[in-house]
Amino acid sequence: MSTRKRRTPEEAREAILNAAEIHLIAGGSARIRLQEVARDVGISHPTLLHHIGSREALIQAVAERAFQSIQDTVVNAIMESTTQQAGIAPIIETVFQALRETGYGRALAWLILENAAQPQDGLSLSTMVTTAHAARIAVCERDGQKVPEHRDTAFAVLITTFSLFAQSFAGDMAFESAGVPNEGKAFRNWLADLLETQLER
Amino acid sequence: MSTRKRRTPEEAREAILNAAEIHLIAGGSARIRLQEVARDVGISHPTLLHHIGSREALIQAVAERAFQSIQDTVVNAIMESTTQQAGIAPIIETVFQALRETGYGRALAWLILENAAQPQDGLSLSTMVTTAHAARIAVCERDGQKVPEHRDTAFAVLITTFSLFAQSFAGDMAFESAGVPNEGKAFRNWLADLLETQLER
DNA sequence: GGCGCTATCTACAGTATTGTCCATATCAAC
DNA sequence: GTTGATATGGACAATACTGTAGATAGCGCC
Repeated sequence: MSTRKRRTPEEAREAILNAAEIHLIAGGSARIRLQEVARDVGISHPTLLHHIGSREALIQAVAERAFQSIQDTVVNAIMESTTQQAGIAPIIETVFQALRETGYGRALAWLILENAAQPQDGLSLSTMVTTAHAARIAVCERDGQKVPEHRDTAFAVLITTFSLFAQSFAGDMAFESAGVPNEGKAFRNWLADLLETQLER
Repeated sequence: MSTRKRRTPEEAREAILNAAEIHLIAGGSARIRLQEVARDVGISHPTLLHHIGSREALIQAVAERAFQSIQDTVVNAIMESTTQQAGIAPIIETVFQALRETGYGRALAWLILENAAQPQDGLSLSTMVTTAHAARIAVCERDGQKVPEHRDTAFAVLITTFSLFAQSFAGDMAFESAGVPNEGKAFRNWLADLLETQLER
């Protein structure tokens, strides 16, 4: 047979992690099967093991890469929206899409439940808090208002994180259960308004 | 051997579901092992199968019971706090404890990710929305304010749900990542204040 | 006490999954 | 073209888990 396709270790590793990530998002690390991942890539599972080492190493690698992707994607989304100076709503919308469309919201939920996530993984919320708080202080000083508490900004970031995170994987169910199906985007706009009025106080 | 302990089918089923629920909360339905559950109960796994039928039936039963428990616990928590007329904060605190201490927040997260949850399961948010909206209307009419939109109340219930739900299993990580560890209770009080000022508008 | 029902257990079959061994194919270097 | 390094896969070992079969023991009922 001349149907063997020889890849570089980097190519193979990349393809394997890409395939494994799909399974991670769909069913968590518990449902990652070496044979399935290998089949998706188009290789045999001994070849997968040759490149990755073990199932545990695969899960570790795909989790680490997922954390990095989440952080990169979200930070990038925030950066892009922030430079446009268009308020909170676009930032919220972009971050939500980053969590939802890519499946990284689900992936993060799986990893947190599996205790595979550490506080320094995922999104480092403290940098977001610091950035947001600096912006608030600038606005307040310009308008001559008193400087807000740091903790207040942290809580605003947290309620946003919780809302977007939960909505990214439980949103459809929640909105339907609440009797307001397909109002996800309206909710996010409502959340942005809430934050703006709250943060101005 | 005279060490066999004969149970009624109801006792056995109850004990089995109790043990399985612990595994569900800890690792999701994927990590429910018949042998482990049986060992926890103090029976052999064929005995477990005799009572439950199959692994699939066990997962189905424990999921259904968990949904019912979640609903009962949360509804009960809301009822108890509501009758005391002490504002939103106690309700939020009680519901959060109902999700956190029992592990039902984690269980719900697992089941949602596993697509085992339907909108009519879990908490039926629409009844909460209806109840909350009726209360709001009463307050507004008494004070001569204009009646708030129903959707506004729904969104308030949803942001509360998202925040408490996410905090119940991802809270420790999130608060630490944000640089405000151990401020969960303060956050919930802040959330209650936010809702009260928001709902009065 | 004897009997029937069934909850219970031991042993085992069947299947799925991970990991190993070793031969083979592929490609770069010379 | 030859050679060396290694990516690849088929076959197999080892383990874990679900489900089945048949025997046994506990308990209510007569």
